[in-house]
Amino acid sequence: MQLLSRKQREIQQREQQVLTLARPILVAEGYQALSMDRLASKMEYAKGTLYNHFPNKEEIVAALAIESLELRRTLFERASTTSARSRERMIAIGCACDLYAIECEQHFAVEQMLRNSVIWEKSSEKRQELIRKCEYRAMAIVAGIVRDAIASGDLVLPAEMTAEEFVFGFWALTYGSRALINSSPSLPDIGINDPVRSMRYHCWTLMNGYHWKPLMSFEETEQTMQAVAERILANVQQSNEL
Amino acid sequence: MQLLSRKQREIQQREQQVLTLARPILVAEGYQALSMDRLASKMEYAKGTLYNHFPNKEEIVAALAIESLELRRTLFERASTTSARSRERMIAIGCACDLYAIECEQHFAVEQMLRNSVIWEKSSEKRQELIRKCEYRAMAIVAGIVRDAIASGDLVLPAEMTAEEFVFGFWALTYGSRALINSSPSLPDIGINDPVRSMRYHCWTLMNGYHWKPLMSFEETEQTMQAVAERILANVQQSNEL
Amino acid sequence: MQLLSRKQREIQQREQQVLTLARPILVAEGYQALSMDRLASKMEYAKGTLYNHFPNKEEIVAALAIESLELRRTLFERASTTSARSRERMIAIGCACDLYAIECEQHFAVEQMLRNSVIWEKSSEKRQELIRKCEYRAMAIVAGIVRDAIASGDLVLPAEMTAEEFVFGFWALTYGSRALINSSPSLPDIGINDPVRSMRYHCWTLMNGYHWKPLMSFEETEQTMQAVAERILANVQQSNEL
Amino acid sequence: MQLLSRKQREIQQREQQVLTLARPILVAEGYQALSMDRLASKMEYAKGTLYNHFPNKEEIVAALAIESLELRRTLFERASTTSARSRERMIAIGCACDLYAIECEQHFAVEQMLRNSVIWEKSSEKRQELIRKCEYRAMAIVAGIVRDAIASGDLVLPAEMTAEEFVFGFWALTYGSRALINSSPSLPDIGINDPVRSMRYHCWTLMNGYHWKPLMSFEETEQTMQAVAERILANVQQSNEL
DNA sequence: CATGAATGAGCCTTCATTCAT
DNA sequence: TATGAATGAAGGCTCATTCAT
Repeated sequence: MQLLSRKQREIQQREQQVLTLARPILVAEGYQALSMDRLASKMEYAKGTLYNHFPNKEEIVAALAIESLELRRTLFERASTTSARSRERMIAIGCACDLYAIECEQHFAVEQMLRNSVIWEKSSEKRQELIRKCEYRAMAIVAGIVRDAIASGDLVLPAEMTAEEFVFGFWALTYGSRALINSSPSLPDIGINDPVRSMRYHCWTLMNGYHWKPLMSFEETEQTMQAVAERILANVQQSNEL
Repeated sequence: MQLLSRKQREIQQREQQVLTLARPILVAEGYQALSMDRLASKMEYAKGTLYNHFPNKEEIVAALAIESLELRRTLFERASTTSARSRERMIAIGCACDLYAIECEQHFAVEQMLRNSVIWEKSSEKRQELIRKCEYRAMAIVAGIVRDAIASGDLVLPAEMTAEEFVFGFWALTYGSRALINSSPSLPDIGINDPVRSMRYHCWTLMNGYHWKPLMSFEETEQTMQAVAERILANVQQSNEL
Repeated sequence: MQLLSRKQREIQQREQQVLTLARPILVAEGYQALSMDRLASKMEYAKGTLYNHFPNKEEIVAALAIESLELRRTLFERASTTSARSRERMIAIGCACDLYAIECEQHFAVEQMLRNSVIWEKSSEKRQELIRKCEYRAMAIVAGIVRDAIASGDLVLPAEMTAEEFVFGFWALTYGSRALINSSPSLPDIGINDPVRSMRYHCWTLMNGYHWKPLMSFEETEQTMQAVAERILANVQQSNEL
Repeated sequence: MQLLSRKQREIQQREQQVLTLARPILVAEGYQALSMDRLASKMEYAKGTLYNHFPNKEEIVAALAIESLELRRTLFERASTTSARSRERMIAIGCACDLYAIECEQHFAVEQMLRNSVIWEKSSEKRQELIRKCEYRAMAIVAGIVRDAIASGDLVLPAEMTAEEFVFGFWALTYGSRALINSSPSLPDIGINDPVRSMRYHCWTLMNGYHWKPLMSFEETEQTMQAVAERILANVQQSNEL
C-alpha cells in the first residue's frame, strides 16, 4: 500500500511539475511557444509520458487556468471575510486582486490566454465546467459584498444597475490596468510613473463617486489594504495555498 | 519619372491590399489562421511577391496595428476639438473610443494582438518606433485635454498625480471593459446585462469622483455623446478615413 | 500439480479471451484499429499481461488466423463425410465454404489479413508451421474427394492436371467471389444482382465442364446444399465449435 | 515558353516519379509501410515537396490505383477488338488479365489495396469518381462481348443470369487465382505445380460448361492467347502506355 | 505473474521562408 | 520584379514494446 501510494504521489507530483514548467513558457512566450516537445525535454521525460498525464496540449493550458482561477477564488474568499464593513471588504477584494496579479503575475496571463476561443473549444467539457464555476463563484463573492453594502445602507446603486454591473466597473478598471501594465513595459516613459498606485487611486475615487460609506481618505484606504494584505497572506500561507 | 511614380503608387496600393485582406482573417480567426499562403492566394499574387512587400509575417501584423492606431489617433484628434469645455471634450474622447471599438471592432483586436511579445520582437525597429509614436500621440491628446481642464479650473488633480496617470484611469476602465466584453460572451449570464452602458456609467461616476466641472447628469452626458458621435463620424467620412 | 494445471487452464482461457475480443475489432476496423492498449483495457488486464501471452501483436493475428483455419478444416471434415457420392461431397465442401464465409464472415477476413507479408514475417516460426499445416490439411481433404471421384470413375481429370490443381479452380472461384463481394458493396449497381447465386452457378457449371458424375440439375444441387448445410451445422453445434 | 513548359514537364515527371517509387513499397510491404518520410527520402526531395504534389498519403495510393485501372481498361479495349468471334474476344480478355497481372504484377496488388475502406474514404471525390468510372468501363467492355456472343447465337445464358453475372464468374476465377498465387508462394508445395496454367484450364472448362461456341481445344485456346498477347503488347508499346 | 508508467521512434501534416528562373 | 517549387524544422500525436516494482 505504501509503495503504491508513493508511486501514485509521484505521478500526481509530475502533473504538478508539468504545470510548473509550462506556466512560465506560456506566460512569457505565449501559447504557440509552448510545445509538447519542449515541455517534455524540459521535464526530462519522454513525450509519451506527457501524454499519459494530459491528453492534449489544450488540457494543460486549461489546467493552468483552473489553478489560477482557484487561487483567485481562494484569495477572494479570504478577502471577503476580513472585515465587517462592506467598503473595507471591497477594498480587501481589491487587495486580493493585487496579490493575485502582483505576486502571482503569471496566473493573470494564463487566465487571459484561456479567453482564446481555440483553446477553450478543445479543452474537455469537465474542465470547461470547472472554469465557468470558478468565474461564477468569484463574481458571486464580490456581488455578495455589494448586496450586503446595499442592505446595510452603506451603498445606494443607481436605478437600473445590478450589483454585478456595479462590480463590472471595478473589474474592468483593475483588469484593464493590469493588462496595460503587463503589455506596455514603457508606461513610465509616457508619464505614468506609478500605474499601480494610479489604479488604486482610481478605484478609490470610483467608490467615492458612488458614495460608498464610510468615506475614507486615500491614505486610510492604503493602510487598510496593507493590513488586509498581510492578513490574507498569513491565512493563505497557513493553508499552503500559495 | 511618371512611370516610376505610377509604379510606386501601384506598389503602395498592393501593400494596402495585403492589409485589407489580412485584417479580417487576423481578427476573425487569429494570428495562426493568417498564413502567407492563404494571403497570397487571396491576393492573387505569388508568395514571393508578398515577401517583396513585407519581410515577414510579423511585419504585416505590425502594419495593421499601425493602421489601427492611426485611425484611433485621428478619431481622438477630431474628438478633442469638438467642444470648448474640457469635460465635454473628454466625453468626446470616450465617444471616440466607442466608435473605435464598436464600429471598427477589428482594429481593437489587432491592437491587442500586437501586445504579444513574439510578434513585437520580430517586427522591424522602424515600425516599433512608429507604434510607440502613435501611442504617445494618442496619450498626448487626451493628457492635453486634462491639462486644459486644470488650467481652466475645471479639474483639480490630486497631489502627486500626473495628467497621464489621471488619463490612465479612463484608459484602463474602457480598455478593460472592451477586453472583457470581447472575451466573455456570457456576461449577461452572470448579471451584467448591458456592459457597454455600465462602462459609460462608471466613467461618468469616475469623472464625478474627481469633481470634473461642469457637473452633468448621466442623461446629459449620454446626449452629448450621441451628438458628438455624429459630428466625429461626419468629419471622418468627409475625409475618407473610415 | 492440480494447482498448476488449474493455472494453466486459466492461462489458456485468457488466451482464448484475448482472441475473442480481438477478432471483431480486427474484422470490423482492420489491423491498425487493433491496438494493444485497446485490447488490454477491453480485457480488463494490464498491457504487460497481454505480452505474457503473446510476444507481439502479429502473433495475436496469427493465432486468430489459425482459429479460423481450424474452423474451416473442421467444416471441411464434416462436409467430406456427409455423403457417399463424390460429386455430392464436393458440393458439401462448397457448402462448407459458404457457411465459413457467410455465417462466420469474420473468419474469412482474418484469413485474408494474414496474407500481408509484414504480419506473416513477424509471427513465430511455430505458428507459421501451424498455418501451413492447416492449409495443407484443408487442401488434402478436398483433394481426397477428387481422388476418390477419380478412383470410382465419377471424374476424369485432364492429362497433366493434379487433383490439387483441379481443386484450385474451385478454390479460386469461391475465394475470388467472396473477396469481390466483400470489397465491392456496389456489385448490384453494375448488374451483378445476386453474386452468391452466381458463384454457385459458376461452380456448378465448372463441375459440368469437367463432366463430374452424376450430372445433376442446378436445382438439385441447390437442394443438396441446403440439406447438407443443415447437417453440417447440426454436427458443429453439437461439438460446440461455432 | 519553352522554359516554362520544361519546368512544368519536370514537375509532371516528378509526380510520376513519386508513383514509381511508391508502387513497389506499397505492393511489397503494404499500406502502412508506405510512409511520406520514406518516400521523400527515397525521392531525394523534401517532404514538403511531396505535399506540393499530393495533398495526402491516400491520394498517392488512389493515383496508383487509377494508373492501374486505366492500364487494365486499355488492355481490355485492345483485347476486345482483336478478333471477330466472341469466344476469341473473351479469350483475349483473359489474356489481357494475364498481361495485367503477370507483367505488371504490382498493378494488381494496388488495386486490391484500394478496396480498403479507410483509403477509399480519404481520397478525393474526384479520384473516387475516376475509379468508379474505370471499373464500370472495364466491366462494360467484357459484358459487351458477352452480349455480342448472345446476339450472334454463340452463347446462351441460363435463365435469370445477366451478362454481368456471367462475367462475374470469370472475374472471380481469375481474380481469386491471382490473389492466391500472390499471397501463397508455396502453392507448388501443396501440389499446385502450375497455378497459372490451371487457372486458364479452368476458364476454358467454364466456357465449355456454358457451351460458348465455337468449341475449341485447350491447345487451340492456348495458341490463340499466345497470338493475342503479342498483338496486344505490340499495340500497347506502340502507344507508350506500358 | 501482473502491472502500467515510461519510452521514443515514427507518423502525417503545416508553413514561413528562400531562391533559381 | 514576379513567380511558385522546394525546403525542412517543427508541430501534435500514436502506440508497440519494455521493465522496475
